[in-house]
Amino acid sequence: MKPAAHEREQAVFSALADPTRRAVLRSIASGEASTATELAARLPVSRQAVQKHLALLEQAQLVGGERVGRETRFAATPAPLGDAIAWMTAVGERWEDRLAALAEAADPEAGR
Amino acid sequence: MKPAAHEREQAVFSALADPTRRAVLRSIASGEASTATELAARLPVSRQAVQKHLALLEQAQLVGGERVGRETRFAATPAPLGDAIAWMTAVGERWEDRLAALAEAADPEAGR
DNA sequence: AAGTTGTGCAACCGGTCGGTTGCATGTTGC
DNA sequence: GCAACATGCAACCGACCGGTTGCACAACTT
Repeated sequence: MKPAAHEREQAVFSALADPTRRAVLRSIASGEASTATELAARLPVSRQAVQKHLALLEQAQLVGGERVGRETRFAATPAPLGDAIAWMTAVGERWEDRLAALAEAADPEAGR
Repeated sequence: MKPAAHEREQAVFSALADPTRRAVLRSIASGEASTATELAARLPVSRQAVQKHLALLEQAQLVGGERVGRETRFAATPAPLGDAIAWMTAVGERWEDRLAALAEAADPEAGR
C-alpha cells in the first residue's frame, strides 16, 4: 500500500472542503450523533447523503465505522487533522521565513 | 464588510481543497514565484488557470496581489490558515474530551 | 413469522469546478 | 511608434460532486 502522504493530505483537505461534511465531523467528534440516521436527523439532508459523506470521511481516515448489531456506529479519528495542520503551519513558517529574510535583506543594519 | 467567520472558513477550506491551488500557495509562501506567469511556468497548467486559482486564494484572503508596473505580484497572507487550524483543533479537542468522558465512564466498569 | 427499523448500493440529475482557447488591454523597451 | 511581454476577462467543455429516489437486505421486536 502507498499512503503517499500527499494522497492522504488530498483526501483530508477535500473531505474538509464541504460544509455538510464538516458538520458531520463536528457532530461525531462531539458525540452528538454516531450513526448515519442520527446524523441525518440533525442535518437538512437525507440519510443516503450523510452516508456518502461518511464514506469520504472514512476514506480520509477522519472517522471510523464499526457495525454494532443492525446499526453502524461512527467515531472520530482526528489524527489526519494533524497532518493538515502540519501542512498549514509549514506553509505559514515558510512565509514567515521568507518575510524575515526579506526584512533582514532590506533592513540589515536597523534590525532589532 | 461582514466576513461572517464561517464564510471565510468555507472559503479557506475550499481554497485548500485543490492540489494545484495548494501548490500555488506553497510557491508563493516560499517566495519561489510571485506572478501568474511565473507560477504557470512552474506548474503543468496554463497561465489563465493559475489566474483563476489566484482569484480564489485572494478571495479567501490567503494571498494578496499588488500591481507593480505591468506585472501583478502576489504575496501570502496566511492569517486565514489560523482560522482553519483553530477549527481543526476545536474539533480535535472535542473529540478528546468525548473520549476522556467515555474512558472515565467505562473505567469503573471496564466492560465492553 | 411478521412487521419494523437501519443499513448498503445503484442510478440519476443539476450545478459547480478545473482547465482550455481566444481576444482585448495595458506596459515596457527599442 | 511599434513590437513584445504580462495581464484581465469571457466563453466553452468535460468531469466530478452533492444530493435525491428507489430498492434489496440484515437485524431487532413482538
